[in-house]
Parts: sequence; structure tokens; C-alpha cells
Amino acid sequence: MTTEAAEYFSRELLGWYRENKRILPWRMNRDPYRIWVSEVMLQQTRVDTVIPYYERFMDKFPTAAALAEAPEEEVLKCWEGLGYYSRARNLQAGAQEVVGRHDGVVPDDKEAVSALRGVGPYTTGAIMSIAFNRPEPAVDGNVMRVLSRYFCLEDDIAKPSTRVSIEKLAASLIPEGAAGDFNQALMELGALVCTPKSPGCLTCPVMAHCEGRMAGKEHILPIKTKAKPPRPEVRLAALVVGTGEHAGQILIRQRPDSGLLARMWELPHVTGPAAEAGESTGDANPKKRRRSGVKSVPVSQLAREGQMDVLCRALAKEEKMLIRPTGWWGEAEHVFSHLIWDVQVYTAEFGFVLDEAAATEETAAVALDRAAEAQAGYAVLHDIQNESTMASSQVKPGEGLPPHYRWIGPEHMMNYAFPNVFLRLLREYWETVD
DNA sequence: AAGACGGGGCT
DNA sequence: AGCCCAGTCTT
Repeated sequence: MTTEAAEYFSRELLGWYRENKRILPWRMNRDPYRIWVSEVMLQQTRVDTVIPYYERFMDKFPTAAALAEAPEEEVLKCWEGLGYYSRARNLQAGAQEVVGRHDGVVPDDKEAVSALRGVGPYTTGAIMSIAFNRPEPAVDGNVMRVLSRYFCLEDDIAKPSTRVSIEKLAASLIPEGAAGDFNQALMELGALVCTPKSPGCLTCPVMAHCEGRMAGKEHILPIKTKAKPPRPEVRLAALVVGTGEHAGQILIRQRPDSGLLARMWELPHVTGPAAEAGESTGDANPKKRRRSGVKSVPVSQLAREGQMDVLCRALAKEEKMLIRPTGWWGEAEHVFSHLIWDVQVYTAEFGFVLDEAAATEETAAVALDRAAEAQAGYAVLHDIQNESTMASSQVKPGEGLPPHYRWIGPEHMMNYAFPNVFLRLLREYWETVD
């Protein structure tokens, strides 16, 4: 590759961008906080998906200070449905760092920006170049694809070392005084023209010297090793329908502080039988047919009762909460990058919670042993309940909940952040109830 | 270096 | 229905 071809690339691409760039909400000005929020939202997420979230987020948290002092639940709720929720928590932590250490102003300093929570090499480069016009590379997936093709680079872009070498290349291509526009031009080309499948070479501003196209390799570039397929997991969920003072309400719970979907709300659920065992679905070839809809995966009544039993026992053991499953309600699939949940939802009635503060160890142990020993856990709930209440006044049927549980009606949905799968299930449930 | 971490679009 | 897209943090 000659330096002329490199200069041609930078010049033509920059010219093309200035004529063809999209009008986007984060391109209204160069407020570094606005750029930062947009770049974090745009990680792993398409522009069209981000726009409405971005508008709402900036409306609610217009400055780093506003974000820093907001209750975390509000930030999470604003992020609901966008995914990768640690982005939201890291962004807020970053805003708090900006307030605490930089007087509420995003610093015009590469090392300081890079040190902010949730800001890695890409976002650092994006903020420094777009907000401050500093000549730093901002290499995301688009940029790796565009440069791999234009320079016909056959290194595996899944390797961290490849990103580093492409960063050096990208830095060398930045035209004097135009870092922000050039980096955005690279990404804009990747999003609009040099797309992953069927790249639009015929409308590409730099087609004439594209080495990948000239070698006939534009369709096989970039080289990227395949990700491991997600592992399937059966989840048994309880749609616990309230009665009496909780009539018309459903029991939800909050997830732990860390890990998958941290601090989000959900229907209570437990791990089901191992997916490859397959007996519970009665499917001889579960791997192939795992994703099939419920129609093609008949589940026997016996298997349903087995799942209800597992669900009841696991909730008793894990949460000290006794429920009585009453029947199968529906199924939902939730695909993550590293796993697939096959959520089997059962309606249930609330039994009682062992009051840990008041109950003796012995009382709890006796009740849980009974639940574990019972051949049909849900069926013996009333036995356990009656015996326990008789055995000890410290066990309070129908009273109390574990601290991370809530009863909610449809009007309370707005107060809790749910992952999409439970959002869909709950909305569907409220619809069918009417 | 590999795994965890969501959700959506295209064909 | 099966293919693809992907930054940062943790381990």
C-alpha cells in the first residue's frame, strides 16, 4: 500500500462523510458528556435502537451531575430493554467520578477519560476525537471491517492483538485537524456502505483503491473466528397470582447485585432439568429442536407435573418460600450471547414464607425436610403449612415476603426495570387477565 | 486469552 | 428459522 493510496483514502472518506453524514441526536453539538453517553449506548447496539433511548436519557439526565445524583433504579429503568446493563451502572459511576474528581466536567485528557468506569480503548478514542478533536484512533467493529477490507488485512479481528495493530493503522490515517470527522467517517462508512454482508462497493467513495475488493476478497473479509454457541438452559418460572389483598397482583423479585441482569426485576425462577437430558421435553433430539416452538416440542402431562415439583422444591430450598404451582401457562425463549433460556412458566398460588427472623432453625429445617422428602412437593404444601403452623406459631402462613420480593399490579410496571423476556411475559399476562 | 454480559436485524 | 452484528470488565 502506497502512502498515496492511504492519503487518497483519508481525503475521499472525509469528503464523503461531510456530504453524507446522518443527522443524529448526538451530533447536535460536541458536548463531551453527550458524546460519552451516545458512545456507551452505541456499544453492541445499533443506531436505530439507540435513538429513542438516547433522547429519553438525555432528557432525564442532561448533565454528568444530573446522572451522578440520580437514584440507580431510575437509571436502570431508563436503560430497560437496551441490554448489557452494567453499561448503565458503569456510566453512572463514571459520571460520579467526573463530578467528584473533575468538577463535573469531562476532562480533555486521554488518561483521565480512559480511567472512567466503562470507558475502554474504543470509547476513549471516540470521546477524545469527537468531543475534543484529538488525533486518537477509535476502533470499533465497523472500523476493523472497513480497514481489513480496504487494506486487505487477513488477521483475525477477534484477537485483541489485531485491534491494537489496526489502532496504529487508524491513527496514521487521521488527517491533520480532522480526527473527529475522520473517525466518524470510518464508522459511518462501515454502517452505511461497507456493511458486513453484501458491501455496497459500487457506491463506495474509496472503491478505486480498495485492496480487498481488487483481490476479490471483500465478501470474506474481515476474517473472524466464530463465537462459541450459547448453551441452552431450561428455567422454570412461577407466575404467582395474588389473592385477597393481593388480588390482581403478581409476585416479582429483584436479582442479586452482580452478575447476569444485576439488580433487575423478574418472575421467580429456578434451573430446570439439564437441557441435554431431554426427558422433560420428551424430545429425542433436543439439540436440534431446542429452539422449536412449543408446538413441535410436546411435553407430557407427567413432565409438566415433574417440572412443577422441581419448581416448588427449589423455591422452598433457595428462598424458603412455599408456593403451589397450579398449571402450565406458557413458554418464552430468551437469547443471550452466551446462553439461551427456555423459560417454562407455571401459574402458582402463594403458600407462605418461613419467617427466618422469628423461626427457630429447627422449625425451618423440619418444614424444608418435609418439602424435600415429599414425592410431590406442590401437593404436600398444605400438609407442610398445616403442620408447621400448628408446630410453631413462629411460622406465619401468607405473611411476609423475602426482602427482595414485591407484589405488583400492571400499574407498578413503570417502577421496576425488567429484562425483555419478563417484560413480554408480564405484559402478555396483564392482557390476558382482562 | 477466554468468558461473561443483552438485544436486535437481515435473509 | 438460522444467520449475523459487538466493547468492557473479569478471571
